[in-house]
Amino acid sequence: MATIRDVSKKAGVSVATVSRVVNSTQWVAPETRARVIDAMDALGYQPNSYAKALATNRSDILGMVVGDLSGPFFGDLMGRVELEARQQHRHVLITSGGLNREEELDAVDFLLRRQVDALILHVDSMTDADLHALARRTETPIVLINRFVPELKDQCIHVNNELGGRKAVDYLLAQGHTDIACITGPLYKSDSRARLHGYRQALEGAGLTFSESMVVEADYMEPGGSDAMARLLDRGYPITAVACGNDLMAYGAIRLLKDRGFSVPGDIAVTGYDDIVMSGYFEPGLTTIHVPVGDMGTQAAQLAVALAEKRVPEVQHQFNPDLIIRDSVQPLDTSGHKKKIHSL
Amino acid sequence: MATIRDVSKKAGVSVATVSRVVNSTQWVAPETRARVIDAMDALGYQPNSYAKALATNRSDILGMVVGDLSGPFFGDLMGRVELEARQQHRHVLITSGGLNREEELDAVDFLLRRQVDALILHVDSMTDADLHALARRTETPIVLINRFVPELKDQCIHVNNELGGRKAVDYLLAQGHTDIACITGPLYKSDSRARLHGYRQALEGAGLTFSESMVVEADYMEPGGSDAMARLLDRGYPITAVACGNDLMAYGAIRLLKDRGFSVPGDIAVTGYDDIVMSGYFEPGLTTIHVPVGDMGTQAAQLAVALAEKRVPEVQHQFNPDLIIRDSVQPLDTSGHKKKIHSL
DNA sequence: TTGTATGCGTTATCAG
DNA sequence: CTGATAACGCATACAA
Repeated sequence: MATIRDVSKKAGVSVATVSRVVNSTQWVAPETRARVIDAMDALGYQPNSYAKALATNRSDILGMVVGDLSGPFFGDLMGRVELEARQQHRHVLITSGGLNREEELDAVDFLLRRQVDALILHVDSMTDADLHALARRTETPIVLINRFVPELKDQCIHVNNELGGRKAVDYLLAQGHTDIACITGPLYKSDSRARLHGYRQALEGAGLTFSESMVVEADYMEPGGSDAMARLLDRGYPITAVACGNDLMAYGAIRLLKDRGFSVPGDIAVTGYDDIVMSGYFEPGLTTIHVPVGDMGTQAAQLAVALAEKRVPEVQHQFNPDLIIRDSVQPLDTSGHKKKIHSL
Repeated sequence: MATIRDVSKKAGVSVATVSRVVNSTQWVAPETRARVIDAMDALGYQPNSYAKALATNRSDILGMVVGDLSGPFFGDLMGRVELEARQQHRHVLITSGGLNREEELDAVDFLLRRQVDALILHVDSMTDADLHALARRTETPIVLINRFVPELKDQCIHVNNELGGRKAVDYLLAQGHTDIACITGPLYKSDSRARLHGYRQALEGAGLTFSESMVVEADYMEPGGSDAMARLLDRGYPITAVACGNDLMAYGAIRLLKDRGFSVPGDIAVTGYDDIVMSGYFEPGLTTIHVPVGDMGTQAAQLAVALAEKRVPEVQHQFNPDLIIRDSVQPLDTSGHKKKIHSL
């Protein structure tokens, strides 16, 4: 490996001059510059990234931790983060946090020890307090994806979950449904609460009363969605539609509904949330809320490098989700021959 | 940030001693060792990774390039690569290659300039010659996933695609089908050719004759699968089953079949290849060939660090795919009232 | 068992 | 516009 010194000798200049032409950080006379460039590609010179990092105290590496790499939409997220990073001549070091708080904390430490220039976090289990503590413990800039922590609001790239919840239920209402149940994610998570709140707002906005008996809490997983749906049915209240906190739970709910002999959307309409790829292939095509994860990834990467360079960032912090209409919702059939679901 | 020098002063020893206890590379007297450790966590000492990398000429970073981060099964792959890397105290720097050769080459260069300890490549478009040239151009160890290049065979983690193709068709044969068509991926790719070869072997193994007129080449994409299916039908030969080169093309084929009024698997059986997550949700559930991408990721990571440490690696190079039976194949109905498909 | 001194390849500060 | 040289923080050969 040729070093900067080799180049300087070959070009008959000092290492400082070589450094200057490499980084174009100062003016260099055209002819010496040319000599240096010739020497560089004669030797196939590549600057040593370790030495550079040591001298400048920055590595051009962004650290990223995500809850679960093999999950359904992290691909989109990371793909876009990486793309943006590359365009800004940065690299991304990836770590999967696993599911629990300890693993997420470990992942963060792992990256911090590595002295990344900035941290992009997509974490579920770390608490707001953890995040807050982390932010004041380290100098490293931190960007939070899909999360809103008030004290760190300038570092958050998040989505309006309340609006998303509302959009789904508004659509159900527009189709004539009024007996609308809700399957939420774990309510200790703020996004679950926000989506539920959107559900309630939509209901009340339509002059209906919100009732605890129509909502059940689950775990964002498919079997959990089935269980929740079963509990809902067993309560015996009439239901013509169910708004689910994410797509996976919607799959579970639909599966159980089919098992019990209901048709979806014929007897009961179901909506999801997230619009993961599978939802377009699911039968029936799932009507759901699309979250622009890709765009959020791009913004997160931009914010991260801006922060790393101590620039004032110009980024979009909040994104709006969109309703994706497919086949799992039908206008309410008011002709009267509707199956009375609580009689099963 | 406390440096090794700060620690040495506080503990009243030399920097060399501190280095020795940090890396446990030599014996240190228990009491001095204790003093050093106390000093370390009194100061919250963290070794500087850049300096360490510069001095040792290794970064403990594995570089990885994948064709498309947001694709369906890269999540599983990367998740496992990252997990294994972390367990071996390595990090992974990820780059997505995009779809064409130039981007893949760029991605590799990007990582090479970074001086990663090893490279894990999951690339489609780079040619065998590119890979071969790359291997002799750089000192950096290279591991190839899902690819077999004879000259680099000890660095390949691949799957037996011929066997996979054979398993799918053997199953179709066992269900009584004999008029079996095949939709392949681009035949310039060796895995497409291998799967096709498996198809042919199975046919001939059953005493049937292979015919060009029953195979059509497509592009591994869903619309391509539809087009290919249409071409196949338009040729007018009788067909009761179709073996597709991947799941996406199977989706496309099934969609077209449904559009033309056929039932799957009632009229025509379809198999896929890859077993991406969606296939379990697809309607009908897709019978397909499962490729153990996760396990391959683990092996690739192990191989990469072994190579980086100049150890003789003990890894499994070839993996066998498995048949996953779901609902898109039915035993051939020989009762005679079968729809004559070429009459449409 | 421990300490000293040098090198790793750059950047950046100061002179010239 | 260019050159000399001191950091940067750690590992390691060589001494003690």
